[in-house]
Amino acid sequence: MDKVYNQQGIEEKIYKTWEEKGFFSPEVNKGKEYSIILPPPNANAPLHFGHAMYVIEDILIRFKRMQGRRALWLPGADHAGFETQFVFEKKLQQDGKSRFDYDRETLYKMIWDFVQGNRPVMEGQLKRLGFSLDWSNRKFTLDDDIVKIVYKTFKNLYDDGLLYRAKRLVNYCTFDGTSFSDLEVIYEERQNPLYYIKYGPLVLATTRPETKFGDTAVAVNPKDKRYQKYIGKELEIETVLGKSKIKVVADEMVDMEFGTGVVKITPAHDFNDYEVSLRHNLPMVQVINYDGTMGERAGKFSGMYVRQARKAIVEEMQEKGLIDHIDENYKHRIGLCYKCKNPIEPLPLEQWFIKMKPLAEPAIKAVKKGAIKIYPKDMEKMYFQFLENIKDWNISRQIVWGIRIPAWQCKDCKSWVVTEGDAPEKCTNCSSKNLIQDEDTFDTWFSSGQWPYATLKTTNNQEYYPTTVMETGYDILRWWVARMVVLGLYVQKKLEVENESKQIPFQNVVLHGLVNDPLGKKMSKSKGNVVDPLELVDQYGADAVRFSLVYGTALGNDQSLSYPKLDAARKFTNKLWNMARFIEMKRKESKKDGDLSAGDKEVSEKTKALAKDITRLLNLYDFNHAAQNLYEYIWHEFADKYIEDVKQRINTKTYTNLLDNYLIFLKLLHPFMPFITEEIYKKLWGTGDYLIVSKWPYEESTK
RNA sequence: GGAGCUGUAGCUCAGCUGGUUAGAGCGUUUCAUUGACAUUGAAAAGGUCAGAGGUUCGAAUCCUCUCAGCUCCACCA
Repeated sequence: MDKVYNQQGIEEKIYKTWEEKGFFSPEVNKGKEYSIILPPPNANAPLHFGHAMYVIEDILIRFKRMQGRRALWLPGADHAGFETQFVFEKKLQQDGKSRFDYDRETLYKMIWDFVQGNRPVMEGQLKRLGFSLDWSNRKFTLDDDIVKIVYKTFKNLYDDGLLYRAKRLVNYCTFDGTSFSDLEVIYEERQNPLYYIKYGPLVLATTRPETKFGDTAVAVNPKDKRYQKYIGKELEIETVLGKSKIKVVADEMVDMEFGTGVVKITPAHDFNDYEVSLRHNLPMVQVINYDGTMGERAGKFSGMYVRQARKAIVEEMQEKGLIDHIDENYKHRIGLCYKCKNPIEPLPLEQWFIKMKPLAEPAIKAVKKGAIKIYPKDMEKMYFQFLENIKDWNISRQIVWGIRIPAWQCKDCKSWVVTEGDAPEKCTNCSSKNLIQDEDTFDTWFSSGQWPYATLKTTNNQEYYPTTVMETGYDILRWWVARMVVLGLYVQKKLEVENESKQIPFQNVVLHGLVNDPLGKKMSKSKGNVVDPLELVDQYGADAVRFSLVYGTALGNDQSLSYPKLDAARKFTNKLWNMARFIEMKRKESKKDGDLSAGDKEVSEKTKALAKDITRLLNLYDFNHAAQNLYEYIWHEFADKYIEDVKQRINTKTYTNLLDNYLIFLKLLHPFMPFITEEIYKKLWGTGDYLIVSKWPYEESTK
């Protein structure tokens, strides 16, 4: 054996061998099914550090594979709708182009090619990390057969009355030109002037004077003594566009303490106002266009962007004495686009919505009853909080990169025809052939929310459903995990699956924490503190990177990238290597006769106990302790004590004992550090067998 | 406004259902070393377990409050 273990080149060679031998196929075993579906990374970019945490899944798969289970780990990629289009548009921008320079088909094709170029990069990274994924079963969210299933679900929801199209206020980004779900809006505190403007005899406070052209009422609190006499009356008011009339309504929503206790109601541009308008039957008047400019109703201000218009209107109002005063120190939180950070404009738009309440209930129950278990258990709260307060889900996106919604509107009678993907020949209502397909695509989570059954079905692996473990970062518990449960339960029930244990998409949810930069700050491209996982793999070896990620971090807790920990892990590989070298060196002496002593028997007992312990911990998803106990035992028990002890008394029996024990923990360590353990196994035993498919050294009592 | 998380050695963190001298890695100090391994070995220093109170025979671990940092949810013009 070489004096030092140099992982460069070796790791990739070993991976290739494993792959060629077909060891990643679940069929290497005959045992009971065990399955994990890899959360499909976005196909638009190389992996980021969080993806390296999927090492947890590889540990589980390798562990179960060694236990003889038919362990399927299915890889895939997500088209990541808006995310990808956003990245691509950034690229276009750099070339001085925009998405509007291309027609739908061309743009789609361009993004498709872009994604296809990225995909092998991403997959190569997963391989470098040693992930034993079954590449023969890889899927993409835009594969035809997956899309077909997504269509079918959409159609089913529609037929079941769980899907509706409505013109409602949606979160709209006028910069990206699409609407979003509630999850995609972030809030930030901003200091903006609060204008106290005169409405006839009343004064009201607003941060958005430019929306006044869309006011259809003024509201006060029904209990407010100051304004009783105005309730129900119509006021004549002076505006920058001349005289106007406005109704006064009473609504509980109004806070008497805020401002003057009077609120203007702009149903088309404010979520609360929209709610008020429903209660009072107020009309909705849109004054802001989808491109962020003021509409015709704004008179001479039309065509201006919202911010310009606000400034111009305020100036004019001041000239006309329509502003009482301005509070310049007002702080409030405003909704921003999570991607471009520009203000979200609430706008009325016709969209497809899923009624979530009836769908969320079974999903809540599944976890409450324990059919689905969440690790760590505390995270259940986040899951319940989301589903218990859920609102209807807007699944339409005004982008081209995604699955186009299979809905056609009749131009004659305006009714909608929903299909499983094929264009309908005629309108089901009036038989007109004048049909036009919805331009929108699905929210990417609508398709990824169907990932478990869609992938297993299309790869003909249904016997693996429900999957054993869904492992992912806790940050997408709501976005993805909850929606997979919701849609999974719905679809299985639709297929009339009776057995409740077969309706759930997965049995266990395992959630890992985020990996932050060495200073504990979130890694992000804009901060420029992202670390490429492959850089570290090159530097420390995949084994060390893997080990450092699970060692010293409790499941679900965030961690900071730690170079000392990486160093420690690499030193550990070195230790293992040298232990192997020692054993190889002592082979000559192993021909001597002799007996075992108490120390030999003791170490065997301890190794056995370790095997049992590691098995137990892995079944509990306690990777941290499994890693720690292995490290402790191998280094500070076995190497420091036993090897020192046995050094002087090598004989046939003690040598065998040494070798046997070493092999046991080499196997136990294999899921964590697959490469070096495989390499040592080859060097020391050289049987032509492979550790990856060797038998796990502890037999669990069968339940 | 609601909910949650974190606060343990200089640094990064473990500490499972409360139980003998509170642990690891890195760092620091001392010693060893041509012998599997200096990517080493032996040893040492270093903690009022954020603070206060309570439950208990016994609490870092359970309860209450305070302080500090962070996150999520709802979004009041």
